[in-house]
Amino acid sequence: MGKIRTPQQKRSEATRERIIVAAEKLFSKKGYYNTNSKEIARAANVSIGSFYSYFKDKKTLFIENLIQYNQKIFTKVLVPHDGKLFQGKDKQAVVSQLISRALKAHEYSPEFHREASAMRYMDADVARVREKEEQIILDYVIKSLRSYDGKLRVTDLKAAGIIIVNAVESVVHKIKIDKPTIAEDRLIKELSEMITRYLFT
Amino acid sequence: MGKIRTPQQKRSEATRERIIVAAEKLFSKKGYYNTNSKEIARAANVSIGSFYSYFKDKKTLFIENLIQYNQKIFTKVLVPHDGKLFQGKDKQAVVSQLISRALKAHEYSPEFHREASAMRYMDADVARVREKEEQIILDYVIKSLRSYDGKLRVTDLKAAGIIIVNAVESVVHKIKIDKPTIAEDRLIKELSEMITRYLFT
DNA sequence: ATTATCTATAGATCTATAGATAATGC
DNA sequence: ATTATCTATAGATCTATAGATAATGC
Repeated sequence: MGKIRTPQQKRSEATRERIIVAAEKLFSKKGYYNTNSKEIARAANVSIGSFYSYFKDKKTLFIENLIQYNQKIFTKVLVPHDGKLFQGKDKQAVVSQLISRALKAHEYSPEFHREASAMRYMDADVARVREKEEQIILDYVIKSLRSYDGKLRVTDLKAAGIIIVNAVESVVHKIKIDKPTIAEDRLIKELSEMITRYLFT
Repeated sequence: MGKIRTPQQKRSEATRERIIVAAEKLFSKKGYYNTNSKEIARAANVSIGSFYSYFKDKKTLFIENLIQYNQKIFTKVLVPHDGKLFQGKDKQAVVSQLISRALKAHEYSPEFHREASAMRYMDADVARVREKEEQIILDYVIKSLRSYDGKLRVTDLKAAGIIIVNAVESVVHKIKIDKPTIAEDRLIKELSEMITRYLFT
């Protein structure tokens, strides 16, 4: 019977990677449910037999895609800024940095982001991966809020963190994925005013 | 060839309706992609042949489900309140009514709402239906904002409308669909403070 | 006579494996 | 010898229709 194999040789590692890359492309372009294993294998220049020797099924592969995607976003959005979500103490700067980080996160691969947004509601395992990721972001935001202690108007920092992360996420999502007809900067301006007035005295 | 039929007799109308009801239940419970036409027919106590004489395919049926769902929400959330989104002139009342309407909309069928949230990212036709619905809500909100003219702190009402509708939607969504561990009233309290501080002087 | 429903099924599609063949590196 | 890859295919599942049978109501 066909157990899942872990690559031992270099070419094998490359094959597995090709499958992952091809899958992410197809999932982004055609959607998870409109993509099948055969198609992924072909796009990766790999036989269907090889596909199933590295991945139990399509879902396992998607989850791996999502985890890798999250890691890349994390690296791209946090690491270049010293591992900090905000820098400086100016209250305007904090809010604008929070928003620009979110915009940056969406720019990496809006199509995969869109598909992941859908999958999170369609599969409990995907939901869990996403939840974990969101918790990490939330912890960063709450920790950052604490450093503004005296200047804050809000007191329930945990609830406040959730509210602002959600507000930012949803507006950035709208801009990058729904592509509304209204100009991006008008939305960003209002979003940042809403958050500033809410958080600070 | 099998053209789609429009019911002429009463029993036929009932059959078509049974299919719609069965489909909504299955889509809500198992998800769109994990439900097939055979299953829907069986749950509706109808043969597969009848299914295809009333619906071109599964997607057409889902779209019909979604349109009916939107209408029900609309009836349930707006009609009982005189067709107005807000009543009274108190600024606190406006915000709390906006939020309670959104909560009510999600309570009708959180499971179908969840599935529709996913489908909106997976299918362009579903996205269009949803967009239209959102535009209607947005127009209501913007119109309502105008009636508070002198008291408003915001000036770009269109952008402001989008921002607050999004903020409310996303937090209510989180509460009703993601079911976070934090208490609902803490989130509602912060959400309503954020919007109040943003909108009013 | 018209409308509605059902049965039976062709054919498309997709998953997942067994077993054969080929490449790698000790 | 071990690891990797490929071919071929069984069998599950799903869509969509043709054509037969049944119910309705003029």
